[in-house]
Amino acid sequence: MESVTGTRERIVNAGAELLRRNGYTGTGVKQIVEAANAPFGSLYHFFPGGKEQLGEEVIRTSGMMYLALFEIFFADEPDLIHGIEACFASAAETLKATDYADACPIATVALEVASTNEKLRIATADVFTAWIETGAEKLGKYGLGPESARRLTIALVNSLEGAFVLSRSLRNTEALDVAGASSVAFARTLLAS
Amino acid sequence: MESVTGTRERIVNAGAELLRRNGYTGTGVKQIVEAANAPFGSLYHFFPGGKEQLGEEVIRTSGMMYLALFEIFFADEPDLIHGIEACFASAAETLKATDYADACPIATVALEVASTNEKLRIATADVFTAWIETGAEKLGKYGLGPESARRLTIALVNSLEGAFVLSRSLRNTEALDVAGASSVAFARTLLAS
DNA sequence: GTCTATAATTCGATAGAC
DNA sequence: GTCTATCGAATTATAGAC
Repeated sequence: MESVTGTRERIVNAGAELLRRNGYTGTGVKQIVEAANAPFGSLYHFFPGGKEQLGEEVIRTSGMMYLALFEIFFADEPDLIHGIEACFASAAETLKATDYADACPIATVALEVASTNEKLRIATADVFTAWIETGAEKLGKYGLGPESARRLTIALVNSLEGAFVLSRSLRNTEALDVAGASSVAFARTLLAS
Repeated sequence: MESVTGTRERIVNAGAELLRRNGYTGTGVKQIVEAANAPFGSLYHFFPGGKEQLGEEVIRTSGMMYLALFEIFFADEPDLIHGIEACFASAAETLKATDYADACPIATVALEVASTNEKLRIATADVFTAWIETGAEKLGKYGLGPESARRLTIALVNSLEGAFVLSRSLRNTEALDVAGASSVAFARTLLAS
């Protein structure tokens, strides 16, 4: 009932924002504690494993927060197509509102560590696995078989992640608009099969 | 007619491979010249602009090489659907053959620099623009209108880039398989409209 | 063009007083 | 738990001999 934001929490939050925008190797630990308004020593007090331990926690927590966002969109949505369209429209809005900075919280790090840091690679894999499994469970409510629901979920993540790459680079939301349309087309195909 | 690989070319090639796998901030210039078997001084002889200039050249050249790969798949392919399926199947094969290292040559860098380095961000944007415009021109031959051809091309890149993120992280090709299927579904939808 | 030495800075991480 | 000082190794980049 006190301390709205502890030092440890501020470090994780600042780390999440910096890793999302600048990547893992592109972000320094000193940069993180400064942004968190935390003393440097606190970083190694709360994270004895150093940058890697902080990185892993950032990946897992922000990955789960992003999943919660997805679940909200489909919580009370009776129509699958509307839910998909709302997801991509919301992603486009957020991206534009943050000057094309806030896309996927872990994609940049995921690509950076895929071939270089096995512990962090596994953290990103666990997040993506949770997205796919939880998403498939939710989308299974719309009259799709288990395998179709899983494949549709993967297709949604594919299109979203890829559109984030194009949209951030090109600084426009055309790719996200197309991603919504192509995802809807795949959903209709699966619903009709 | 001589010198199969000059020093400058070896530096660019080594830089391309390292940037693709480890990213821009994750790759050191010493690491590049060492991999290229080049003297350190040669780097700043051929690239007075240092790491950034080399990075820009790597982005542009490997981006164009990847585009050439795409063009080969559709050069003598009479069927659009077959061409799409071949693209994703080939990407999956390459990825698996390289232990999930060789995916998109510029995606990691594109995400890293999108919010941090405007010159390199523009280089990635130029590459993606070339992909979209050239792709749209090629796919326009299959009975699609200009706008549909452009949107299908963007959808293909979306799905491919996103599936690369998932496949490299999860170390399997399921996402690439789904990406092929969802892209085919979108192509059929556009062909039928 | 090649090569070496080194400058100048930043990196992640640690020690130890408080 | 906070804070500072600092270490050693890395980073990019430059100078200058050959």
